[in-house]
Amino acid sequence: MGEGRNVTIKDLAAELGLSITTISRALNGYSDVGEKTRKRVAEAAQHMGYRPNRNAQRLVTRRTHNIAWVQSDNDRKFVDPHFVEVMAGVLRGARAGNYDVVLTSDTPERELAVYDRYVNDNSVDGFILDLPREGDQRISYLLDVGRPFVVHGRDAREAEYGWVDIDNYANFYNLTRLMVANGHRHIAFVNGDEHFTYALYRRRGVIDALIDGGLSPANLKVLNSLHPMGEAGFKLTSLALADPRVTAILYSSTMMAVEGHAAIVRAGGRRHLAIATMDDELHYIDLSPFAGQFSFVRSSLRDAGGALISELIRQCEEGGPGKGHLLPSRFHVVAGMDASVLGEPLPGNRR
Amino acid sequence: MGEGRNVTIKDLAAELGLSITTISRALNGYSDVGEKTRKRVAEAAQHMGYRPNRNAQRLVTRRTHNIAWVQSDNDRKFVDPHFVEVMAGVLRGARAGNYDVVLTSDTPERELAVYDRYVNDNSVDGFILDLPREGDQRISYLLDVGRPFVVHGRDAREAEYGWVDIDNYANFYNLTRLMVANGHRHIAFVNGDEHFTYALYRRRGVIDALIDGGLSPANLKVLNSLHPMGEAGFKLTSLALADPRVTAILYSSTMMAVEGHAAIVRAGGRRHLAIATMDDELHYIDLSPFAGQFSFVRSSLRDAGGALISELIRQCEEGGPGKGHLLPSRFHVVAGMDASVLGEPLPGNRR
DNA sequence: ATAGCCTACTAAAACGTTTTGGTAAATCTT
DNA sequence: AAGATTTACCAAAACGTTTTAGTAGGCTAT
Repeated sequence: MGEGRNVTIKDLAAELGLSITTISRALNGYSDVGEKTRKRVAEAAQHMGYRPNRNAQRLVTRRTHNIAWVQSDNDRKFVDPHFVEVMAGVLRGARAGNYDVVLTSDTPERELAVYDRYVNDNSVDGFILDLPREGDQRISYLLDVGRPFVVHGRDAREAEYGWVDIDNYANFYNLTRLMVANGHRHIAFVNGDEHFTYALYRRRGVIDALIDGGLSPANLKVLNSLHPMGEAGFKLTSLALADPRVTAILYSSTMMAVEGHAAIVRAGGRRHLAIATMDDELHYIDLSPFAGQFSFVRSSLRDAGGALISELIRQCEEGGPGKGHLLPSRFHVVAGMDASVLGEPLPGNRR
Repeated sequence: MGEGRNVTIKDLAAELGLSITTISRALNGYSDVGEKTRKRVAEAAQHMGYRPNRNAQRLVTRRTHNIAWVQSDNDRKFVDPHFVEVMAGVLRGARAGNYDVVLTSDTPERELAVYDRYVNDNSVDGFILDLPREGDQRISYLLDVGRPFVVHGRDAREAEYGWVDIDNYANFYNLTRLMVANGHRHIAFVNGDEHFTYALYRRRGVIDALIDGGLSPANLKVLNSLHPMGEAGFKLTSLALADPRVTAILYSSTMMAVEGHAAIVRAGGRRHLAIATMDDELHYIDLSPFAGQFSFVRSSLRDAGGALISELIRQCEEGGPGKGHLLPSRFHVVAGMDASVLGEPLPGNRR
């Protein structure tokens, strides 16, 4: 039962007949320690099982090597596979950079208080936020207190902080142009909750593509699901199919598309439907059964997680302002569609 | 830009003309502080925005109010909705008990080293483990170093540590007896990875029920999926259906059952199939479309998460040995089956 | 030979708490 | 009114590091 006191720097100093200063500096690679001494210290530390007390280090250095991820716990949002996928990437990067991730949830009303607590009690160096809204209060707060943070997604203030995002606007613009160019006149769009910027920007992309393609927004039927899970994909697709003119459905999430496909199969009525979706590479959703049936834009949420933690660690260690990182998306077009429209220049990063 | 030094206990002492001892003791509710003084201190702390430096507290008290959850990151395991569901319960309980959860992942080979690091650098008070194997090394290690921990699940050493579990053996014993009593002779069992005790115990329950029901283990076809996600439910069900004698399928996971149902529908061939499954109440899986079609045993993973963190906090604060907590499961039988067999006494907690 | 400069070390302060071992004054006993 | 007890406070040590501001002693350049 490892009950004995931990080995400290003092024990090492006593053992080797050196000062604790020298031990500390030897361990931390300072140049004013002799080569033989450094070796002796390293060896003694090794075989006496010395491990620095992180809390003592944190107290004096004011760096914790912890980052916080606060999830708002409104019963539905937390259990979102997209979140887990990003988290997996974050954790891997955190481990590589010798950081730990402190995960918390609280009710939406108390969420800001949690940030405030972490900011003031010195338990973390920085924050990761996801699913921003336009003018998101968490962003306002963290900009205000001037702590390192990085957002998965962005809002209109994107120049002021670090973020990682894909080009939601352009991706959905292109998917939609593709559909229009292939003759589809009535399109349904199963989107996420447009209170979140990612869904809002996607919708704008879709609308602009319709207009640029000579159609009117009235040709679009938008169906929003407030949560990416559950029966929504099935129900919203059934709703979309209720309009007999609809020949193309655009999905904001793979899960929705997969569930929607079940609705299409079950509806039976065989009109030619074009289906396109965002594919976030959820690790456990296998799209192979739909190979050749969907067009999609693919982007790895796990990579996004890695980019998030890298940017945050960079801010923590180098200081300086946050940077934005636009992650690439790969376009996959089903054989039956004409992709030549995609040769057009992207409409840039309009939102 | 909140760059100014944080308010410390010293600032409060100076402001109020008291010693830091008194401030500390006032804030921590000691009885040797006058009532008026306590009020003054509380008010000053409030409006000067005092927040204790957690790292200073941690250094001196040797309690961190952090608990660690180490996930082995083998690309597939992490992204498991079951995990997220449990985590949601844990986080809620942690917040309520004023604890933070440190989440880490590392490769299976380096997993033990991560525990060792946390044990030795004083960054956490205890650990949560999940998906134990028989003789699990993480359990051996933590028993050895004598740190608080709690396991979601258990192995043969269950008397020696704290855990939270359901009665996997009895639940699957009962589901199977129900099927046998309703005349099913050839049963397929889509189980998880039997390297994990939960799946192992479930299988034992199934086998014993077959024998007690007068059948032979040869009447059972076990199909294992090493991961609860992906296409496995579909494929394994198709495999089960390949044997024309099979009239009942038992699933170890809701997701498998739902995917399997798709396979059954697609196979078309209408033999009468009895389906029973474990339902872990995954928040985003809606079983209502299958109402009346499945029998199931229901148990809340989120509640399990709550029980895990409660038991762990209890260990950390009260000390003393870990306790086991057997969570209830609710049995739901489909109308078309005869449930009278369930009147029999449970076979207890054999494994 | 001596001023200056490296090299290799160190004592002490600091980080912000909690805890130990007090004490002086007020109140209670008798 | 003197001793005992209680109340309300405090100085200093401790937790385990890092950092600051040094200092001896050997070497180099003149």
